[in-house]
Amino acid sequence: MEQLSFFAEQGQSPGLPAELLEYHPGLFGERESEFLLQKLIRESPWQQRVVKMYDKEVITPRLTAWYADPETYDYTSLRRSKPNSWTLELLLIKDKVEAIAGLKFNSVLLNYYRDGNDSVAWHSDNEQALGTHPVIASVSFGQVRCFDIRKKQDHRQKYSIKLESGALMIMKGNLQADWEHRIAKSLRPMRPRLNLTFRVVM
DNA sequence: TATGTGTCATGGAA
DNA sequence: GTTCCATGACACAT
Repeated sequence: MEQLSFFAEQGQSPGLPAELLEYHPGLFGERESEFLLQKLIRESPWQQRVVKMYDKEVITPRLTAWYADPETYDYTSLRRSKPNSWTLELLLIKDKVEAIAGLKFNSVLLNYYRDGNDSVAWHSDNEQALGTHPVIASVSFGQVRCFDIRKKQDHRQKYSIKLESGALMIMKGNLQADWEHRIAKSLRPMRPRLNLTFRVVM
């Protein structure tokens, strides 16, 4: 598969520590992925968050929706509004992801990248409520986008992973502590992409 | 963590 | 072979 050049042989990139990232393409089939993409886009309670950057207020270039178990989260530390209740589709996806990841998640953040102009800038998932070395499972539906990672201490250490529709990526180890990641904007025409990041929130 | 701007490297076109 | 310009990668300021 052409998009797997990064993980050409064993499903892992040369040079990228395997203990930071797992990539599982095809967890969901093409049809199923397309169906879930459309349904989730249509039925999720999307929000577009506003962040303060210095003296300006800027709207984030993507839409989000946040779901979690009702009791087990601390949403104030995640600076999010009260989470939504799990839907049937999300629970089915969660089950499948948990079977591969080998642990149970209690929340999911959906990110909706409407086109190539939607993005996330370099950051780490550093929230206190996630712990220092969280395992975060990321499911992609729709448009293939590049997931870039770079080492905080040395930006020359940099990798790019093409996330396919239906693929599962698991971030773990020191990835959040020592690395940053992003989804860059693209001038190429881009269809919608949906990203589901399953987390364990204390 | 968003965006605009300036600098520099690259590569194809002229 | 040389020049020009579009594109993209960064760094940095805000």
